[in-house]
Amino acid sequence: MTPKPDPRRRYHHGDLRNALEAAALELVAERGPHGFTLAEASRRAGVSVAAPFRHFANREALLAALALRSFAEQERRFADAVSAAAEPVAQLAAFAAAYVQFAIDERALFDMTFGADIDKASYAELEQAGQRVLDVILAPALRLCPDPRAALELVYAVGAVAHGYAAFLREGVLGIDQEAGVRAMHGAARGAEALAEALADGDRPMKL
Amino acid sequence: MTPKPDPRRRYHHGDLRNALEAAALELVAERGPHGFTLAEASRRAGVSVAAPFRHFANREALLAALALRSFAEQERRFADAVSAAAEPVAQLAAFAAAYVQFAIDERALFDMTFGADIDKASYAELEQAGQRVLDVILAPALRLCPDPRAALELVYAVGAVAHGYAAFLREGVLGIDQEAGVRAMHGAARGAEALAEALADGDRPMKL
DNA sequence: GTCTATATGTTGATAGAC
DNA sequence: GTCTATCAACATATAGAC
Repeated sequence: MTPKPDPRRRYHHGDLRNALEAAALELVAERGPHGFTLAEASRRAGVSVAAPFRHFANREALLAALALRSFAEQERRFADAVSAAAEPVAQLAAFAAAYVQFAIDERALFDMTFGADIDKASYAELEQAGQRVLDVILAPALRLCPDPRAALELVYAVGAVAHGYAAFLREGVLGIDQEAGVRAMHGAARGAEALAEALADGDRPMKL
Repeated sequence: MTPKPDPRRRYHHGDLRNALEAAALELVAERGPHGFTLAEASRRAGVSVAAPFRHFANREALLAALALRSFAEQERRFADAVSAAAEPVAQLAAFAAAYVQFAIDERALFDMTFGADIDKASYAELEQAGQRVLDVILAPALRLCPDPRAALELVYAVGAVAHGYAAFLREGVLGIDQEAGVRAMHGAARGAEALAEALADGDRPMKL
């Protein structure tokens, strides 16, 4: 399908920036969050090791771009999950399941936001993107806990169980087959439900 | 803290193996699970880069030794936590709190068992040590859920929330001050309680 | 925009002296 | 058991040609 790049005209890439990001993701998927190197990504994109510097200031800038992509994808997925359910408890459960599903479907992107030690402070857009993700989950929590602090605690609790399952899955603690993934998704959703019900405010008008 | 190595007699270390492990832990604590290099650890131990190979077959062997240490410490702490409570729900909550506390007190050791990508299959003792840790937590879960499969699912759920809080704490998601640690410990304990109660025997089993 | 070439640094690991 | 010396491999990044 893809013809081997003729070494005499490997330049003229068209969209090297994207090709580099794709190669970097590939690397992270294969070798973990620290398996990425500019040199190897360049090789896979079929360009010299100097080429990337026209598109990214440095190695970290490429990582930051990927992390941004990851947050955007998370926001999209979690918003979908939340809007697919009606009740706040179910919405939080759907988020937890979506979190695990994201870790399964897009392991490399998932790794970008956690394991990769990118200096978040240097990239304000990253913090903002992370905040937008948080806001998506905060909305249903606020319906359960009108007190903003309690709502945030609920989000952390639900997020913790979701992240825990995702991390276990990633590390193979639960097994490495597909069924382990399904179990983890259900476990996270069920755990989120239990936490939401236990931590919810007493005077919710809606019946749980 | 570390006694300054007298350059006149940097050799004759007495216990270089231990000194190297300590230096490696220091590195992991400072730079994360991938910040460890044999070269830098050697430097900090005050020996040449060739010296470690008398004590460890290679870089990974040193990492494995640390991971083993981590599991041993976890087993000790979790066993203490479990035996300090009487009721199974309280025991699981105590475990969750101890898990977060371990991540706080011994961040480097904590990192060894997760982020560090050490090939577990190559070190059978590691798998066994991990199993012993699991057994400690499985005991109270079995009192709540006589069915072994349900008990294991409960352990995973409780472990997930504990690990999630620990990971959030490590990443600074919850804030980086001491109080964030306390909040995380309480959150994990409370979450473990809620999960234990929700998943305990009488309730419907988790659907798979 | 991409290349070649290079500077400069790092690592893991080995050979052989003492 | 530790040293010195050395290796190959690999990294990030820059300069200047095309």
